[in-house]
Amino acid sequence: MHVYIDKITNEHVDKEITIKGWLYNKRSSGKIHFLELRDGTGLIQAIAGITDVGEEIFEEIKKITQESSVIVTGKVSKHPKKENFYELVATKVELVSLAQEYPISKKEHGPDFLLDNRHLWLRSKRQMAIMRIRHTIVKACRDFFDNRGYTLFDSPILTGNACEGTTTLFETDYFGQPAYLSQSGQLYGEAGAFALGKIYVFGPTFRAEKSKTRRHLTEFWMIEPEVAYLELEGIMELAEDFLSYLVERVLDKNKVELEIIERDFKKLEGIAPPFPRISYTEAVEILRKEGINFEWGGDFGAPDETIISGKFDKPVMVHRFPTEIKAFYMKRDPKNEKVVLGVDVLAPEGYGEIIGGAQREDNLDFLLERIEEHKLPREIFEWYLDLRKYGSVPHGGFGMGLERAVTWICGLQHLRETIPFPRMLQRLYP
RNA sequence: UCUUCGGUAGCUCAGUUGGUCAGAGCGGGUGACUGUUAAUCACUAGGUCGUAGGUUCAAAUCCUACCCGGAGAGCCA
Repeated sequence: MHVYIDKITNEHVDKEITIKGWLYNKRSSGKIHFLELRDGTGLIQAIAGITDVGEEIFEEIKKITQESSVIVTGKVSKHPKKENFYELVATKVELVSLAQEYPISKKEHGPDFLLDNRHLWLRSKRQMAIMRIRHTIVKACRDFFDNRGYTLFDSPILTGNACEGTTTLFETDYFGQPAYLSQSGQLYGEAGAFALGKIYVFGPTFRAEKSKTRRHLTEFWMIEPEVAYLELEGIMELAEDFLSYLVERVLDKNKVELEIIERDFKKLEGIAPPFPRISYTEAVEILRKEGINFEWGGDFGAPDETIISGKFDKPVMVHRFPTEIKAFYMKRDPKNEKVVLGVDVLAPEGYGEIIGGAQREDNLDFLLERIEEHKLPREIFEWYLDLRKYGSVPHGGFGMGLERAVTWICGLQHLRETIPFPRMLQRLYP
């Protein structure tokens, strides 16, 4: 009977089962082989003693290389040394395909080599754990919004306009006219919110910035809720509820994986609303108290963000940024024209910005003014301006970089480990 | 684009003031071992020292240029 490793329970003890998978590692000791098997759901050690399998099979096992695909049948027993661990006393070992010399050894490798072999690196314990946590987070993102009555609203990936006009986009040819890969689904999301009330966009986004840091990918996934009649306070409440929910779900589903990647999950256990809220101006004061000569009006660099977020053990929400440094669509604060009703959420432990959000400019004339200030071509925004002509309402939302959230929750050093095949400045392979 | 660090065996790296400096561990191969957990032990095969010039009696080592990569800045999620 074929059983997946993670489904083995006490009920299987002393019963014969079959595992279909790959040889993860092998240790031999004269007349006994220890075969560490993986099948995608977990790892189990099979024992093949010469007296159990016979001399012929025993000799065959000697030849099986790391990552060869195998089907192993045997009787389930409890591990003699470890509690809650099962073993398989093998009776039959069938070789499906003998693997050639496997490039990834048990010792350490450099990042470049591992990324060249990403298609194989994904088979390692650590990478499998990260992929499972990523999956939990993606599922939690969807569940969070689905449970609150949001509608999934897919924005186009090919667009004719450079959305925010700030970042560099990937250009492609669209039947003779230039088209760009989407850098954000937000503007389309606003149209969705005016139709469906509460929506979220969840898809890949593309940025052709020549960013060579461990916080950047050229292709990454972003989840962007957009809500009609939601103002800045509500956006911040939504963001803190959302992030708390993601953390809670990972703590609930992935304790084993967090242990594999050696995440100190005590640092995650306190993540719950309310999150601290500080204004941009207050953040500048924090920097100045630290002796940094920071002028009001500038944007925070990564080291600045680390200092600010270091003051809190929860994500901190920095709101009301200077108008000049933020995108054209952000609504100016009616009480202070110099700032916009935007918010950045900075993750703890120096992980930086994981969410950027704002209340949107809902007044047609003000929006036109801002488009002019930013020297953006009005024509391509006509449809967007229509939203302000036909029943405009206060509204807003935010975008969360999925990989940045995974990086923070997993406590990783590199964003590139959080996506199956990372796309970076120097990496399009594999 | 700028700053900075690096490129030596399949992989991770060591290599001192230029002179037995072509090395180790892992992985591969051969052998030993019935409770191993990156198993261990013995033996063994692997290299145009990123590329091209230059200095020198002598270059992995010093100089110049170039190529490739990492980290960071800017920009952002």
